[in-house]
Amino acid sequence: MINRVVLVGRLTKDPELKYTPTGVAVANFTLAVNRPFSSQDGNREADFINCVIWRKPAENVANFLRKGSLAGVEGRINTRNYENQEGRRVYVTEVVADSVQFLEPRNSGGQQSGGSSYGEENNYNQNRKPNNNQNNNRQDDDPFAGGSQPIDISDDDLPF
Amino acid sequence: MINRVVLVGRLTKDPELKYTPTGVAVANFTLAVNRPFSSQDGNREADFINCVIWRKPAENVANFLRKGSLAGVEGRINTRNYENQEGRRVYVTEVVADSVQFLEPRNSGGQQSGGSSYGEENNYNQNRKPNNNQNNNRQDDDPFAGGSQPIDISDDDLPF
Amino acid sequence: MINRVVLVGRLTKDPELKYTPTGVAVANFTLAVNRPFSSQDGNREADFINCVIWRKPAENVANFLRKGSLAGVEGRINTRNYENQEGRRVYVTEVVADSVQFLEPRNSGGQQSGGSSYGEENNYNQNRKPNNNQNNNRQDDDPFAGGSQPIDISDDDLPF
Amino acid sequence: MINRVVLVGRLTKDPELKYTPTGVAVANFTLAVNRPFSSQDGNREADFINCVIWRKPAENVANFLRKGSLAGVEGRINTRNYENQEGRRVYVTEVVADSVQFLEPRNSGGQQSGGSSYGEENNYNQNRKPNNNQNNNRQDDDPFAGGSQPIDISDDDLPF
DNA sequence: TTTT
DNA sequence: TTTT
Repeated sequence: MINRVVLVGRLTKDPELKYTPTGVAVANFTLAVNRPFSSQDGNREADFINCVIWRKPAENVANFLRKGSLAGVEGRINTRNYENQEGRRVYVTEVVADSVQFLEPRNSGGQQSGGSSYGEENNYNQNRKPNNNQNNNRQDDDPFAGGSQPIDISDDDLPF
Repeated sequence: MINRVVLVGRLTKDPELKYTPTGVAVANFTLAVNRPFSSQDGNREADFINCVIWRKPAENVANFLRKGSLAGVEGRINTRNYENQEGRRVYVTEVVADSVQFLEPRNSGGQQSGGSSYGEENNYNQNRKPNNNQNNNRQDDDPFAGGSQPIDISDDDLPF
Repeated sequence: MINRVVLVGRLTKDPELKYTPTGVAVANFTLAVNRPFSSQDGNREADFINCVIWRKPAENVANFLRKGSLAGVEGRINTRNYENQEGRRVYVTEVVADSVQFLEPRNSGGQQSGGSSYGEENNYNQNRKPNNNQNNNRQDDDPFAGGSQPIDISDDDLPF
Repeated sequence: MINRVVLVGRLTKDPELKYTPTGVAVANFTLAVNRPFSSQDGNREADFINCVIWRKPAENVANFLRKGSLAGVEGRINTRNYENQEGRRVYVTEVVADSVQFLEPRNSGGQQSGGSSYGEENNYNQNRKPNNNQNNNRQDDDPFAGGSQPIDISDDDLPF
């Protein structure tokens, strides 16, 4: 039983960070991955793949990725289903990421034109927990501090 | 832009083989991939991943895999959407396989109890094209002929 | 920075289990992965890929895999180099496995004809530590106990 | 039998492009992939993974990648061996790429300081064939023409 | 023989 | 130094 996914693509929107009632961080984002071939009508298309990441790396994703950011994802395909408000069963297929790689140099990536993506009217970190982590894990507070290489925001620590 | 998936799991049902109006074979099947961890209520769960494969390998899948067969899949995640009969947009995420590996020795795999899966009342190959292929491609007519190793039913030939 | 490998193949020999001076288990094995195409002289060939796995899963590999066993590996490519006895630098490329999947039903896999592979004259577990694990990890003592599905012998616990 | 590799890293040197006696292009390059963890002595290390790519994409690699370029690779692990001049058998493990992704915006990637990497005194394309391709394949002559997304320089065409 |  |  093997279930392994590797993706490189761009975020279609700023990631959404939430916390479970017990305080576990979870971030959702969608990766647009351009197809390497054209459709019969001749234009290039993309797959839009929903991704989820938990715990500390979720906070890193929310802090360092924006709409348009180029990112790499390693994870597995997760399927689940639930009953919606009309009593209909909805089937969901998404990628649960183990780690996310930020593949752009700082101040370079994505659509941040006008800087609006970083504006305080932004809602991507609405219910953010105060960032009082003592940082004894693999990630730096500022993953850009260490040089100009892409950043590994993976994290296997259990912060809760 | 990278989009790569590798799965090993078991078919939840016999594969479904169809042909497009222009005669292109396409097979659909769902792979159950057991998760390597248990849910909070303590039982092992699985992901049920819809897969599609086209052309000659689709016919091989229909011929050599059954409900319960252990199979390996290499492919990419494909997303698409369509409007259903109620006018609602339905979003689909599935794996488009480049190749499928049959990971069981002949006469060993899956649920073939009573042999019913191979019975002629079976509908898995209902609208089969006559198998008049001259077979100058990488797959043997009988992939089991060559020994007892797992069978590669991948195919990059363009039969149409 | 992404480095991900997925392999399914057969062990060319019984795995070799060793322990570091500090008592950490490490198993080495080679996976023969048949190529999906033939060479110009018409015969099928294989890649022989050296794999390493650490800690508890190393012991599981030594216990449950044999020459000829069909196994799945997830891991990363590791490169290292050392100076050999003639003072020459030797470059090594191998796969460090995060997890290994046993893809054969019990009593079915590999070449165990004559049962010799399990005999006490075997040397695959020569310097085995006594198996006094209290087993509070994800793997059962008997991974076959749970049914007939392939076994996940991955392990993220830190046993030391 | 599955053998799948996905890498994202930086070229340690300009790629080397050669042609076989029958005129088939082949490029070699090494990818440095930084490890997501530190060694016991506290510094970050990398794996240096030798890669090979054939035919048209080999020419694209030679044209668009340089020392320091960030690239994604999909492929398989290949093992081979040969006898060296001292009559000793040498074992080689490398990645044969199906496709390579250029992950940097134009005029941004790698070490091209002084533009010297593109200078005509460069030797990375010494025995280049004249680039008289009629280009009816998936790649544009100028992969940068189509916008600012990463470039897929994969190619399954058989140019010979 | 290594990249940022 | 290779598996089925």
